[in-house]
Parts: sequence; C-alpha cells; structure tokens
Amino acid sequence: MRVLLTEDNEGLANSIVHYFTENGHAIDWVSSAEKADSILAHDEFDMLILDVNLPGKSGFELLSSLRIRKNPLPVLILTARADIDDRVSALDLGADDYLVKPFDLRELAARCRALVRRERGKSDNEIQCGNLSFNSATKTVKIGDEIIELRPREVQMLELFLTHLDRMLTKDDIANRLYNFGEAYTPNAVEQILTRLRKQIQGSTLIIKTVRGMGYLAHVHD
Amino acid sequence: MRVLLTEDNEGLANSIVHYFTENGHAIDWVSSAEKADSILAHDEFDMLILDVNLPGKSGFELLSSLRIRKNPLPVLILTARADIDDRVSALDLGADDYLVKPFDLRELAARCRALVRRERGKSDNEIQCGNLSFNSATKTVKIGDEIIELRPREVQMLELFLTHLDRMLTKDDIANRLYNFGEAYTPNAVEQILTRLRKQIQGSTLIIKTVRGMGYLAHVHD
DNA sequence: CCGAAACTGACATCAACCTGACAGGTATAA
DNA sequence: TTATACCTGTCAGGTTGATGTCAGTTTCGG
Repeated sequence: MRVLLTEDNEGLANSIVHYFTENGHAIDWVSSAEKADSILAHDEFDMLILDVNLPGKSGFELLSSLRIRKNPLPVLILTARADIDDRVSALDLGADDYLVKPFDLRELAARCRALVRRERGKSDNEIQCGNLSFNSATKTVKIGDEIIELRPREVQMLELFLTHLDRMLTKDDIANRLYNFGEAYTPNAVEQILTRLRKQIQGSTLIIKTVRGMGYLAHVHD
Repeated sequence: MRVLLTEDNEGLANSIVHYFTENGHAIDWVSSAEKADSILAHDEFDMLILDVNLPGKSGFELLSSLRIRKNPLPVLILTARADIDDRVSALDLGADDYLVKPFDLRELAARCRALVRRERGKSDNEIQCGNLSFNSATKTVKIGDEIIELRPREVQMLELFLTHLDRMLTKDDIANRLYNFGEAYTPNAVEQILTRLRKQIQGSTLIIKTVRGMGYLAHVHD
C-alpha cells in the first residue's frame, strides 16, 4: 500500500510515517496542499491522508479540486474539530472517510487498509490481458488456466505494467512504485526483478519491451 | 462471526462483548449510531446488534439510512420497550429480528447465529469442504467421521479460511478477525495459532498454503 | 567497432516464517 | 480456597526463500 500524507504538524506526521513504515507500508509526507498537488500529478498512490487545516490552500480545496478533475483516489480526512459541518462537507466533497483528532494510530491504519481494500474490491479486481489474467484480491496470476506463482516484487511490477499498458515507464517510475520513499535502490535491482518477471510470464501474450535509454513498455502481442 | 454492537449502556455492552468473545466471536462495540455508521462504512461485519435508544441519532435512524443505501447487513434490534409499535416499525425499516430487554444472553447469541446463517443462504450451519466439515453452531469439526477438538482461536481461524476459500488473506486480515478492535497482537501470535491449526487438520483435504511475503491461502487438495 | 545500457547467473544477506518450550492467565473441579 | 488442566501469547533458535549486489556477457545505437 502506498500512501501520501499531507499534514503540517511535523510531530504528528512523524509518528504516522513511523507507524506506517513499521507496518510495511510505503508512505510519503508533504506539509502542504500545494506540494501534495504537484506530487500527485506525477506519482501514483493508493490513497491520500489529508489534514484539513493547512497553511495556504486548505485540505478541502485540494480535495474538491481532485474531484473536479475526476480523480478517484481514496481520501481520508483528518480534522481537529469534531463538529459535524466539517464531516458533512468532507463527505460531500468526496472524501471516503474522516477521522477526528486525536486518534489512535491503529485506528487510522485500520481505516486506511479498509479504504484501499474497498477500492480494490470495487474495480472487480480481475485484469484480463491477452491470455494472462491477474486477480488483485487473491494476488494470483494465470496464463490460460495455469496458475503462476509470483514473488511479491514481481506481483507489484506486473500490476504496474498491467495498469499502464502501452505506456512508457522509466526505471524510476517503476522503482517509485516498488520502493518506499527514501529507500535506496539501484537500477540493476529493477532490471533483475524484470528479468525474473519476464521468465515467469513467458508463454503469455504480454510482452514487456525494452526501450533502450528510456525505459520499458508493456503491450499485448497477439 | 464478526459482530458490531451499538449500545450506549456500558454495563450491558460489556456483558454482551464478554459473552460473545467467550464464545469465540469477534465483537466490536460502539456507543453511538454515528460511530457505528462510520465504522460500518469501512469495515466488514456479519451482522449488527443495534439498540434503539441511543444518544444523538437513534437506532431507527441508523437502520433506515442503512437500508436506503441498500446495505443488506443483518440487523438485530434491541429495544427496552415491549410495545408493539417499536417492533413493527423496526421490521418495517428492515430489521431482521428484534429482542426485548431484558433478555438472556444465550438467546441473543442464538438469534445472531440464526441471522448470519440465514444470510449465508444456508439452511443449516454445516460447511463441507473436502473431507472436512464444520458446524458453526456447535463449533465441531470433523475429518471424515472423526471429531476433531479445536481450541477457540483455531476455530475462529478455520471458520475464516472456510468462508474465504481460494482467497489470499494477509496476516492483518486474519488478526482483524481474531482480535477485537484495539487489542494488541503480534504477527507471531497468528503464526502460532496457524501452526496449531495445521497440526490439527492434517489428514484433511484442506490445505493452508503460505504465500511468503503476502499471506495465506486455503484450498482443497484432492 | 566502441561504449553505454541492459541482461542474467551466482551468491550473500536478511527478513519471513515455523515451531518447540515456556509462562501467565483463566476456567474447572475438589 | 487450592490444585489442576488448559488456552494462548511470547521467546528463541532454526530453516527457508526472496531479493539486492556483483560480475561477466550481450545487445544496441551511433
């Protein structure tokens, strides 16, 4: 699960980041709506945790501009005020959940998990692509009727390619999806995972082409 | 069976939670309709026990808003007043059952079981899976004709796997079923219960496979 | 034909997982 | 109450397997 946290209180942000990292989730932190906006423009996340009170543009403004642009990203709102108006307007604006400060980190994490799970369940989580099918709920991959066993890294990479068919992805794009923010990686690690993935899915109609000097491109070969 | 209890009387709530936990069910307790609403929006339960008289939004309001949203969750209404109007309106609003206070905890539990059973579309509480059968009322497990004695934790885990065959379950998914909200757990505790469960059901055709780095997957081996 | 980029087999590392032993807690019976 | 049995989480040690690194090779563009 990859999460973007938008929160200007540094102490709170740190504990959230720490807790999520501990629990094996990738979480990036920004302190303003403007920064969140620009990161969301070119990076992909599974969900957004958004504080309402932010210096400059408020959380509500960010949320509504996302929804105007038809961005379906699951959003969980954090609000310091317990008043109902905030909640109502948050849900009206298209938030998927809200939490009133102060809250229990475990509860935050549980709600995030639920949100992401629900989002995945919504899109009937079966991706067909030629003779290859991927079920994101069960994390199983089939070529024809045969089940292929993939390792976690390979699953992540395959999922990325399947959701970005016919689009060029640089090694950095891929690494951003695979590694937590700040986690070190070498280009070679990505290549290695790719080698392994290619070996596993050979025999399928999904081809991952190398675009030398640029990146990779997945497409269906008939 | 995972239950959400909405009840503002703390003493009563405690005894219900205690009784259900004792009997191997996961039960979470909230004290208001508002809290119930937000939890239901993002977590999955098998049923809801709902007090009518609540501070703030009443049980009826919660129930009717659930049904307006086409939420089919089985609901059992608790009412302090024995008057017929309440019962009638409860059923009109889409409650599946009601109970008049004071009541016997055993009766409450029995009705809950019946409700969940009905929802699952089964006329009995017997789940068959290869040569293994599980009776959710009596909590007895048989391999072939031989009765297997399981501990409460093992029963909970087995029930979860049986109702989620061929689906990947993460350790967190499992823990959420086994432990009430806020209760601490370590991954190792889950592993330990699994080890014990596996030992008990060896000889059956039910296999619980480890998917390293991801979770577990139960399926029937022929 | 050269150099950079990509590929890939081998290996080391480390985290995930398994499991036997133990201990604290709770129910049950005397 | 005391004694007993049992349940269940924690700890520690061992095993397995996923994954990044390295190094040698291949491929490709210019």
